[in-house]
Amino acid sequence: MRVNLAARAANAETKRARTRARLIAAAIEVIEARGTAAANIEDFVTAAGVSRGTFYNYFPTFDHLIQALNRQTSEDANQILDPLLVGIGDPAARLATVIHRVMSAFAEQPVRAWLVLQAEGLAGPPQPVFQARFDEIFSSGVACGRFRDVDRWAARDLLFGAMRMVQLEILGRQATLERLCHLVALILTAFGVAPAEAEEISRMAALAATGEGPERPCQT
Amino acid sequence: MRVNLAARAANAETKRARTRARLIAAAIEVIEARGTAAANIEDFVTAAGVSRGTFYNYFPTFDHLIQALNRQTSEDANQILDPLLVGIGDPAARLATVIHRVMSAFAEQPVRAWLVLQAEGLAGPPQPVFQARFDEIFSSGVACGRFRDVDRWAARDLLFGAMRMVQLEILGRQATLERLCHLVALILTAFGVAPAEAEEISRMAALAATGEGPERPCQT
Amino acid sequence: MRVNLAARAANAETKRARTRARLIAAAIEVIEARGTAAANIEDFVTAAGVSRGTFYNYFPTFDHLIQALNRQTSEDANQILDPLLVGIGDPAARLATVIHRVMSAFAEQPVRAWLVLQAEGLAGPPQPVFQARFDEIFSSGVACGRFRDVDRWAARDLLFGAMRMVQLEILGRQATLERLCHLVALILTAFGVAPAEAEEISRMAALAATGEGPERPCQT
Amino acid sequence: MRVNLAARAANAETKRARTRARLIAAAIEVIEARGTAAANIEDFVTAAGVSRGTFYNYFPTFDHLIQALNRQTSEDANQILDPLLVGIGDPAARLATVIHRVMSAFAEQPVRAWLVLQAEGLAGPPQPVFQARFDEIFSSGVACGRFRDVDRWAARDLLFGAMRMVQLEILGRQATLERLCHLVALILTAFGVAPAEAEEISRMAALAATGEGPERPCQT
DNA sequence: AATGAATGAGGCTTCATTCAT
DNA sequence: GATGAATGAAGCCTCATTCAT
Repeated sequence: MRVNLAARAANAETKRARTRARLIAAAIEVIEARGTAAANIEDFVTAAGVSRGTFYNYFPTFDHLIQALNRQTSEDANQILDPLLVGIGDPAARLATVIHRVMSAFAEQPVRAWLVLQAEGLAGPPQPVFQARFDEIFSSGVACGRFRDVDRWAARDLLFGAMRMVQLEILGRQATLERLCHLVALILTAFGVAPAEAEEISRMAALAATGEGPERPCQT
Repeated sequence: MRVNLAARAANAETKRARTRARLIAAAIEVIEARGTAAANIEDFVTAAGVSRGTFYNYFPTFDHLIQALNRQTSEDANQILDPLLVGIGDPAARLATVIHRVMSAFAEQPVRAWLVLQAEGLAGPPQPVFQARFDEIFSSGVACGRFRDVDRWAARDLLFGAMRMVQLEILGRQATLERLCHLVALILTAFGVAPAEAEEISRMAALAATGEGPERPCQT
Repeated sequence: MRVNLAARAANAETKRARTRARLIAAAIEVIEARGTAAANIEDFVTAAGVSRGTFYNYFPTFDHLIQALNRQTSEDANQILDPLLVGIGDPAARLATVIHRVMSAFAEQPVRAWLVLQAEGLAGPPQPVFQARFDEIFSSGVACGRFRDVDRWAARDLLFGAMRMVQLEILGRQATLERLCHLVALILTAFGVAPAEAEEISRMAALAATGEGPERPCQT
Repeated sequence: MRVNLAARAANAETKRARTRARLIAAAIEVIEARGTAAANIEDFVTAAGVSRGTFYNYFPTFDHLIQALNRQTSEDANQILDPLLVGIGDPAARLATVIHRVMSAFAEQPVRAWLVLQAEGLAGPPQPVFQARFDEIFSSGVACGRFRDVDRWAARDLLFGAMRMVQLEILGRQATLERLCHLVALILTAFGVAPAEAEEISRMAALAATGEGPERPCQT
């Protein structure tokens, strides 16, 4: 009986965590699928398959969900970057590949701008997990002389700002791969890569990231 | 009697323009004084001293006011650029000055960053005024060999994306002048200016734009 | 505990149905008591004793309530037809009785005429219940040679058009039983009944439907 | 000078009448073109090319316009019937031709149902000018033994009700000439014409009314 | 007479949150 | 813990009517 109690408690804990995760995942899905205008509790709980009341067992207010969303989306975005870098040594190529890959598969970003605005009046600051990720690529690039040792925040603004513009253009059906290649090359140039080489790397990375080139290393 | 008709029409038009301006000014005041949470029609019309119905004589929906606000603040910001650029011939310096001035205007009035993001979901480009100005400066830079002849769309994405990121950081109170200087230098570098010179130009432009340096030309 | 779940669900459903019925009943009462000018959500929820928000838990828009009202009153009127038709075999007499009864129901509650016209602009046929009943009576009449085998659409237009005119006249307080008797006779004539017999049948049906004649069968 | 004053007064009077007529015509046009949902003063005065304030110089309230509309639409509808009857002797053919003609060109009726509802709470009764028109055809038909001497109100309800149903079906794209022919035949049958002949007359009238048959008399 | 800016009552709808079961 | 009906404050928008010019 003792054991049962402990097991039951653990079980309950697991279930709680799962429901909570379901709510967060549902919120992200709803916003990405139908835009921030659909960001309301009704749609979230429907998508999560729980009742309205249950929501408040996990998040005392709507704003608490926003904060959790903030954390979750940052972590999710970070996760998908790992496999891409396997087998790519040149930091410039690593960065270009990541950008192209993110651009071609990562439509999640609009949520984040909205989250920033929502979280504006809230307590905790948005969590920049991307900073660490790109710092790492930068650092290795700087270490081997591939990149100039520029300010990390400025670099991040340049990169994510450009990415955001492309996302908006994707939504407006105005984005082309050609344009994206030029843009990535511009970024690499800003970081110290010679213009011609930057264009070349960007083109190769585009092929690799969209799965059409032979350069892509084996992945699971 | 004939004259009266024309005079009356002109009078009415003047009155219309004044009321419209009052509404826009009131909206900006309210948002800046009490935050974006107070951005509702009720508070705007109260601040403007007109009735609720009057609002709809000037803006068919709330979003139309947002667009008007966006246009107004863009134009206001654009107005102050001209005197600033007097005496600056180098396109790189001109561009840097423009970016710094616009960004510091946003930093002074965070509501503008909010407006840009609000207008994002609406039709039309977010800041057509700046886009035209940028195109002009960039073209002259290319013509005199100051900038590389890169794809215009990519160039715009790089610039406006970076500016948007700074706007978001302004909302999050994370923007600093130091960081902005580095960012502008990165952009200039991407466009073909040598890194060291880009940093120097950016710094001078920051001083000029924020009114602290001796380089600033005479203003009224 | 398991049982509780089912019981609770049933309980909730019962409660939902009751509140919905309360809202519909309240709407009818309000309109009949204070006229169509009082047909607004505020007055309905007040009369129903629920909050404004509750209304929208049951009807997504005002028009949905109108449709529900329309259906409800149609079904109510339809309900009382069955006992009235007991013992009437002649399809011509059955049809005449139905028309007279429905019309007198509208005369008793003018709001129903208003509802039909409100629902006119909405999707779906105005009175599907009656249409089905008419089709059934008409078909049996054709089968036994009582009615000519005319185009069903034309027959429906003739009948429902005439009924609608009477509804409009009810609104204008110009409808009389005399006139209605003639109209029903005209319809029967169009369907193949001899004029003199049609008048006779219509008169008998009017008596039966308005409860003044000895022909009316026993009711609970 | 005396004469001038009188002429000027007459002139003003004429102008007044013209403006008033313009407002009424504009109201009808707007409602017919965009439905009763667009029935508001703003749209009326815009269509009439006058100012809001002018409206109130001619109609003290909105309801006064409704009454004027009621009168005007009745008269207009009556006007267009005259030329159609020239050269047609048989009352049954006259009636059938009128119905077919009205059905194929007369989309004005929806306004009238709305007018009845609007005028519901007003003083004056709606003016049935159609009554006289159809009484005339009926009377001649009855006089020559073509029609049975049925109640005029019932006849009118049958006719205009059926017409209204067809109009609704026209709006719903469900109306066909075939169906309309059957319907007109039903009406004639109700009025005493033998079924087979009624069908024949209806078919001929349809051809005449839609301008495709040789039976149509010369018209301007 | 004509104008059109201003009015404000009146209506519809949303949605985060509460609470009895 | 879960449920979902109920809540009501808050917001947007319409439009007949008034009135100073």
